[in-house]
Amino acid sequence: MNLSQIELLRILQENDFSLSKAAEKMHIVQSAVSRQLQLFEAELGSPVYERQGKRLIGLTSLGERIMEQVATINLAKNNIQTIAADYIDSNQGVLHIATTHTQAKYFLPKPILRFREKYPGVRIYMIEASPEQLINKLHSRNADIAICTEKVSEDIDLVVKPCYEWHHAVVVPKDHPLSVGKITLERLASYPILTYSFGFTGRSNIEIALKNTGMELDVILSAADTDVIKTYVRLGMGVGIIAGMAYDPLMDQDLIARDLSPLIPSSKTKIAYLKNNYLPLYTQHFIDELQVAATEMRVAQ
Amino acid sequence: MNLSQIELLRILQENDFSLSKAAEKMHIVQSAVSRQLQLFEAELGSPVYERQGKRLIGLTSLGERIMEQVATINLAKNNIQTIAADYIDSNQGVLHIATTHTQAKYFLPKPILRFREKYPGVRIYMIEASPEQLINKLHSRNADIAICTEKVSEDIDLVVKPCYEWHHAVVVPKDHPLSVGKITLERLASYPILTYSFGFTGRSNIEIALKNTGMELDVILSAADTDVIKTYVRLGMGVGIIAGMAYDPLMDQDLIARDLSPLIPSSKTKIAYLKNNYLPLYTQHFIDELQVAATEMRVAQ
DNA sequence: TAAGGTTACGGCGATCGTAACGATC
DNA sequence: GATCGTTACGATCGCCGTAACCTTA
Repeated sequence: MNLSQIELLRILQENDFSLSKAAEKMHIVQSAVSRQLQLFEAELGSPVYERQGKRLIGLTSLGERIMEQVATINLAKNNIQTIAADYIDSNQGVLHIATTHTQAKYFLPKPILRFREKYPGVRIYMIEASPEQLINKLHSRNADIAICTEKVSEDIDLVVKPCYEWHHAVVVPKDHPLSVGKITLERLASYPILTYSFGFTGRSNIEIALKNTGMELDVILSAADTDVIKTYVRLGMGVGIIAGMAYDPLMDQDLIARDLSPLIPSSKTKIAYLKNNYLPLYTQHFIDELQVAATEMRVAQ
Repeated sequence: MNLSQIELLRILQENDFSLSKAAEKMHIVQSAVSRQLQLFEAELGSPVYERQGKRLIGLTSLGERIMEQVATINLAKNNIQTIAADYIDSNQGVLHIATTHTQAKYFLPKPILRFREKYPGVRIYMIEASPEQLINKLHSRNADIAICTEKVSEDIDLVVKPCYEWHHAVVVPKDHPLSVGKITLERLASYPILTYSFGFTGRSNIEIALKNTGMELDVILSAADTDVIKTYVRLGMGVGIIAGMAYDPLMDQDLIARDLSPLIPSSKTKIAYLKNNYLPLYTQHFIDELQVAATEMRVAQ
């Protein structure tokens, strides 16, 4: 048994059990991969993969049982490399941030700028995806940390830290009836609604607010992206329900935003990362920076 | 990086950082070990071991940080092998049971005999040691499971399962004054006492019973081993305080045992094993067998 | 000076790449 | 028949062992 065989199992897992794809990823020829797998299975004394003819179609029962150990080994191996690199120069490296559009545009700019000043040697990759995908990115180690509002708390393999709490707001053109007077769910429900897609940026809390009221929102447009919502609000398609911090007093002067805090439960944005994954010092500092920015935002309100 | 280098780090850890001893354990020559370590350190880019001249004297700060990952990898690697072996033939293997003398002699015989009938292909190794050493044996993987009363609950890397609860008893020769009448701590304290060593078989509970009473037991002989205690009780050296189940009605007819359950808090014997360690099916069945035997004992009382 | 560690070098074995073959959609 | 996997074979690279050398209790 050796580490490249263990690595191979991981890569096969992520590439539909295809030996040729795995070979490509490992920068060696198929035949080498084929042989390594045979050697590994021979050493264990039993096949790890279910086969249909010559093709691999899935894990055997044995394979399923060892994949957890395989993942553990790969993670620990990467941790060793990260720890060493971090030890040699904790100012150099890469940081993969997985997050949703709203966070990336309305919350992250300030902490990222500050982080960048402290760590000019760290290359930052922003990965935008749905909350569900974000968690997958963490597990597949395509992302180091995830910043988002939904889903993340359910996963026991993740460390989840609170970041900040926010409220939804309704945005309408300046002359819209909702720009004045008390806002109620009833009033809201009487207009066509534009808001986030299911599973995005606190959408679940909008559902919770409506539940047991007998009312339904007429959501005529769902988007993952606040800017798309604002665009169609500007075109007069309806009223937007967006995250409060996504209203920009300067850029959105043609729109009116009104707080929905009593009507819709507050949402909590969190920072998440893999429990057994070593984070370089700079990543830990980035998390600190996020929490500082969150505190500043709270104070500003 | 490869698995034998990771293995080497573990072996160095367990052999005073001696390259020559490590070479011996790995069945290769020193020079090979020396080179592998150099290659590993070169790959990481920084030394893992502190050196005094040429000799290794300890871990560097980097080394300390990676040893946890090293342990994780070694454990997971062994798990893969164990899982495979178990998958191929779950009736074959070895079982290292670490326990104290009292458990080995007075509790384990029945469950071990039964286990042996079901799994004639499993070789059993009994390792007798002090509770503190038992835990070390688990960590160093010299033992698969430990059965003992003391210490074990404090370690977060261990899974601890309850086994059975028992009481101390006082044993005296037939004609001894303590063989009749109500037994109190005061009466006990008036005789020279023979009992278990500190850290053994519920000794801590004897201490707890005495605490805050102002009394002290005159323990003239401590032993890890119930049989040693009985032997000196027979010679008239004093009264023995032993585990209740260590009195054998047949073999110990010349002695009188009297329950101390109200005077000394009950002791709990537990089964412990490493949290991240895969246990073969037969070991899981052995644990079941232990708990069955424990239940039977409770019923018999 | 004995024991432990490093360096140099030769040989062997492991693993890769090429290539031909076999199987499967 | 194009794609995927296996088998065979030659070449290379990595790793071990021997041995000489260096260093420290």
